[in-house]
Amino acid sequence: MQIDQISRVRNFGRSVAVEVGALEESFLNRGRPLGAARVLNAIGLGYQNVSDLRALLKLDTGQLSRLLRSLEAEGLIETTPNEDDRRSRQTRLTKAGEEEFTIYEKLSNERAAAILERHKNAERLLDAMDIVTIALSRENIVFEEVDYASEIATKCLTAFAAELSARLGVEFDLKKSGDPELSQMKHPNGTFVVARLGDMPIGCVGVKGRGDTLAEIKRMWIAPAARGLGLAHRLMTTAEEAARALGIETLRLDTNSTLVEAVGLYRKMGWSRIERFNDDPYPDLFFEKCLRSDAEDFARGE
Amino acid sequence: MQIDQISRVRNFGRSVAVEVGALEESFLNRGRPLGAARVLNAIGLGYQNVSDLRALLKLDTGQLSRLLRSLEAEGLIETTPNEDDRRSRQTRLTKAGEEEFTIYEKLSNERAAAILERHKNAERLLDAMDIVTIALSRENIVFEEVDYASEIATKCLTAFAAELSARLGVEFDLKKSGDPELSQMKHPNGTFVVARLGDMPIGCVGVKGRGDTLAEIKRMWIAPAARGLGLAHRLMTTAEEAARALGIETLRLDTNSTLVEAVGLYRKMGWSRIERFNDDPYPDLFFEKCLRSDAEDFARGE
DNA sequence: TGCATTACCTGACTTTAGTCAGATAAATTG
DNA sequence: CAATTTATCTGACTAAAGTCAGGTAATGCA
Repeated sequence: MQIDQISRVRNFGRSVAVEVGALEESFLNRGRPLGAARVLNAIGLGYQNVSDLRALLKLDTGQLSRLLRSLEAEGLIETTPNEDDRRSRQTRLTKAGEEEFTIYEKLSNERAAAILERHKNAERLLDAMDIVTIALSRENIVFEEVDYASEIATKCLTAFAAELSARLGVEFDLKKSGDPELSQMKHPNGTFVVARLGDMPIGCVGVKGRGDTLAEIKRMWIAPAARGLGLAHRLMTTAEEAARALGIETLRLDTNSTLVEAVGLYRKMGWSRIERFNDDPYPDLFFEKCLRSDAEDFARGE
Repeated sequence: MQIDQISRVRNFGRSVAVEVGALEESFLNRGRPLGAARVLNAIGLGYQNVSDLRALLKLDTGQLSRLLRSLEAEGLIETTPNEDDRRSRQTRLTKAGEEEFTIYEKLSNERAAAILERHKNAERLLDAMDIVTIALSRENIVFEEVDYASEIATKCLTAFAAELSARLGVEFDLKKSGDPELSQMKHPNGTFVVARLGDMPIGCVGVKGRGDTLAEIKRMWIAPAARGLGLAHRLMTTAEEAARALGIETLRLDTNSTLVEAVGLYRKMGWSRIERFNDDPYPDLFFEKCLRSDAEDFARGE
């Protein structure tokens, strides 16, 4: 590791530490210790089980308990035993708590907006931030099946279409490119897998089936900021496993030779090139993979 | 400001806050409160005046004094009155202090290295970090005259040459391109100005003179990560002021039309295009600016 | 059913962090 | 040279953070 690279990371750390500190300071101005503010914030963000809060904020049981008591005394939260297990407890913001939470959110948003306002071409800064965000917390990326019409799926698909349009130099229309009846990417016919970091879309892939043992991989996309981390491999693996669970034995896909990263991945994961199997205008390369063979053993590598 | 952009900044903030916290936690494991560790670190980095320490760490005088006392009691630092002004005091690491400082440095470096090791193509991540670093702390960028042969100048010139080579598609040789006798970019003939963030090179520009009222601008460069922030304008302004202070009345420069950003800047800052005034192989555009005219008033805009 | 475990709470504590009003000694100013 | 300012220190605080040993009620298990 070059000394120079390390100093770049450390310079980075210093500069963001200042920002983090400034945000915390702004939180302090509401007359409440930082610990309590953090707890209130976490509850507002949906961490309502006391044990979840403890895990998230890494607090001692005694300390968290006292912070909850102080927020209760302020009338900002209410605590009730959990229905399922009456030993554990849930917290909920009161109306006053909601308001206070909103103020903290506003402070956070204002700080973020202030950073952006200082920059004419914020898009460049935001892209850089995305790269760092994803790199630093990539172990928190989750791969999961979601509804093809869900919000996160739509975000992915929109970005996918925009990028494909730019790459192919034409307006790419999801509808035109054999856009599936929604049901074909839903259980039991098929599925749709996204990778996300919190609510940030990282990538997606669809398995489009018709209820038999043959299905098609569609809409494979990784966010530009997330490339080079080997996520496409994990995404595809998730999709293949989901397909197998649906009883699918053969997967096919079409792609375009301009998507060089994708084509390279398919080959590496044990897909074999086959003859054109549709007459869509965009694709010019076609692959197949048998889920029952040992073929995917080869792909474990990456 | 789009909600989506703000949430990108906030996601970024969350992910780096985790890293910052982890680093601080690693510091805590040396059995010393974070405040004392920070002070020790700052002293090791060269902040040896008590007043500098106080300004840097934003500590109350009483608190800093106590932290210094505790480090002294540990035998890690020594404090002596300042020679010039015996009211103020200077601290210095003892041998034991040096060792302890080194351990903290090692911890910091290890954390940074750990981040990099997780990434195959770290250069992309580092570039992103640089963009963020510079954007977040751009008010700390200093513009100053340095020796043309200093370390920071050399860093800038190396990067400049590498980039020009890539842009022009040929090996760019600083020596060939009318490289000045060193004395021509030194007082009293000329000067060399760099922009830096700490020890990170951000940009440079040289004023190459021969002792009369005519001089030439050379080696104008802004680090890729620092572009789009209007720094070139400030760099050029600094250079022009330095030139004026040297008694120079007319500045000339040559450039290449592939450097579109630079050419745009010169025009905006009131430079006028003139005839070729040398036969160097690289440049194909030539500009001049009179420092005595009101021309530069125009340039205040940006 | 009784004993262990779990999830949380309380009380009693220590350690850090942070504040503020003098005190002291050196430098500056009129 | 006396008065003021400056840079730092000390003592006496308060507040916040963090630790730990019980205690209580709900749950799980033999």
